Amino acid sequence: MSVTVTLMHVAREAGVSPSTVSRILNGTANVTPDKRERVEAVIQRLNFTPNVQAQALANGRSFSVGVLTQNISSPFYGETLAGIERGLEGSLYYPLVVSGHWQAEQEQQALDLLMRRRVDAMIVLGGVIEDEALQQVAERVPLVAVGRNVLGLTERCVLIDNREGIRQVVRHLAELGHREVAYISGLETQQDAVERREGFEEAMRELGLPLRPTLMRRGDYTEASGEQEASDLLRSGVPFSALVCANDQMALGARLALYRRGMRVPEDVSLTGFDDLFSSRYTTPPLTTVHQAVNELGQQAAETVLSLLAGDLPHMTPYVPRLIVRESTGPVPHPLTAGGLLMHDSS
Amino acid sequence: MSVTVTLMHVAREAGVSPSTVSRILNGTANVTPDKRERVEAVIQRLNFTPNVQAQALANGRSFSVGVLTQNISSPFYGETLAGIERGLEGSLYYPLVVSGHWQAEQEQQALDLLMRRRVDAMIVLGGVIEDEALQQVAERVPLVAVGRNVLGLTERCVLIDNREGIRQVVRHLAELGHREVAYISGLETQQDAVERREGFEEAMRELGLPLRPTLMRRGDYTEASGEQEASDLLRSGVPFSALVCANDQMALGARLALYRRGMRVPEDVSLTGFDDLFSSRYTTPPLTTVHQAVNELGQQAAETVLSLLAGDLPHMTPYVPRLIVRESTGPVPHPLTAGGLLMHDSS
DNA sequence: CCTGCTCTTGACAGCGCTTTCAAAATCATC
DNA sequence: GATGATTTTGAAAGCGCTGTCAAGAGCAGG
Repeated sequence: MSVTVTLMHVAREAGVSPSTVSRILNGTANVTPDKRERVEAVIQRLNFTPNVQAQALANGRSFSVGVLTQNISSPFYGETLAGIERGLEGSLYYPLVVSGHWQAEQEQQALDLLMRRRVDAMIVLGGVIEDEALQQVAERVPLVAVGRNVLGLTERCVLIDNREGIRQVVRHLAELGHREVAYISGLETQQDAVERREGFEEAMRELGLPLRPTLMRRGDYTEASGEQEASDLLRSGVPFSALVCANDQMALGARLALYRRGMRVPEDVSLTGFDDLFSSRYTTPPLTTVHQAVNELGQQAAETVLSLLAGDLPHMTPYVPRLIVRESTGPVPHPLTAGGLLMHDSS
Repeated sequence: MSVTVTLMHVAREAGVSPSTVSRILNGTANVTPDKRERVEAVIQRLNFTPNVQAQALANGRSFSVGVLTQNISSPFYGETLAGIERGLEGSLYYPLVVSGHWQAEQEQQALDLLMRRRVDAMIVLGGVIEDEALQQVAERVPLVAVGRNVLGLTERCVLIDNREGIRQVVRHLAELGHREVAYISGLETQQDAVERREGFEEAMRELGLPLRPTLMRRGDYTEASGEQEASDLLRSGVPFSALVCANDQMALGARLALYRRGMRVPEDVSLTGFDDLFSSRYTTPPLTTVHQAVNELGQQAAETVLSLLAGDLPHMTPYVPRLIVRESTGPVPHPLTAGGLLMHDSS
């Protein structure tokens, strides 16, 4: 394609030295107004844009921050990325994002890729890669982790109190009179999935509700697994009046399973999620869930990284999730007759 | 942070010249096995990773392709991005993505940003920026547009036959006996929104169905607008038995409006979308929609870009969307009594 | 008009890598 | 073992920019 115009061309054309052009570009030093105008005119005319690679090489900073995400198309990570994008806006920094797909090997490759590109900082969203690999990265550039605790870097982790979030859900259900509540867990290779499940168990115990192994299911955070587990649950015939899902996506899947069995939400069973994805406002009925402000978390991470880059030592305020009661939860259907709340035919 | 190790360090440590190390890194030329081993050992030991910026500068290619998207957190663009990511996988290229948020100015800034980073190619997803700006970019690097036609670059556009997609929807509804069908259009500053609406109008005429202005609504592709327009529609009292939405997100919003009014889908009204977002499989009931293979479109765009970069002139197969019938559409409720299908109280 | 000061400017080295060119080493052949 | 062909190797230039340094220009004061 056409020849790219360099700072050199601009300098020649304007009759000044490259240094002068550089100075004008970066505002590094004073330049007499007439030269400045001359140069700026030439820049306009030639449509010159500085080569970021060369700038990076020359001054040792790439003005980019690496983002290791897991699945760019998941609504959860999508919103976080949008938050990061927003947090970086206005700064000179630009996010480079790579997906790890929850696979340690791919995550490692992603980190390598980003280090090769000499990102000035790194933001890590979840992931299953060992802490050690992240510590290694953190030795070279400032690192902030979101939704995951990294040993030795705890003060650089934007954490969510998953236990507290689930506890609020259980408390809400208990207040509505639910006792038999089922749970679909997330992929337990992920820290947060474990925390949420444990939080659920703790809360149930605290509130004196029965914790039945047959009502504890294990999904993988996807809609499909939510549907699968919910439908297994239904088929098992064990009665329950509320179903707590470890995230909104699984709740969505579970909702479909309930629909297929003709169960109404919340009249027959109450359903809850976790994350408060944007679209959870629009499910039928709108989903009761735990708000995570995913977007803000991303933004906070970006801002933290920026101040880290500016040399500050920012302090992270831990994020407290909050229950959003919508319309997928309601009072227990039948006034607690001994022996079972819901009877499912075995068809 | 710690000093970064350069190719120079490796060379010195291994007792060879920088050229040799470079040759080993890139497989550019033969190197005697013992030297190769020596160097590779040092690379391992020093944990050396080549600086991509420097490489880019030296050989004039950055091995990155720019992606101008609109809203990174929208499920639609998220899936497209995942497709692009996948299409680029295995190649040496890496996507740099920036969001334009459907604002010409921001899109221009995004393009500038990417050109500064000297991307080797560009993928444009939709957008409202003038064709001229894209033509200008296309003069410098190979460019592929998805879901948008760019004057003078049509052969580089991955297009979707929006008219045909909507026509299939209308035909499907007609076969089910629907006559009074309402339509919620997308943001008509976007090409595809116009095409879909026109396609709807054409199809209705072709099939001899009445085209009532009062049943034509104008949304903006968001869930909120879908809810708003559907609820206005309902409140207006004009009877209709089917509601066609220009995309899935608005259908989701409309679904909620129907739910609020106690209207069942599809028993009382049939509902359709467009895009076949992943989550549309999980709405209640699962949504009848037009499949766009957003993911594959992204992948195809990426592959096209790669062959363009390899110097080929790939030929683009235009994409034909296809109707996916799920459970949100059904036969007309009442057997067509004169004067109105549905009566809405004015409350 | 000269001295001493400050402000503006250009030459040049260098960022980390690739690649060309020619020298050095290796190999095959007579 | 000498010759030429071939392969391996290192020196050096250059990619496009920044930043240092010292020279040049501009100015105030004497």
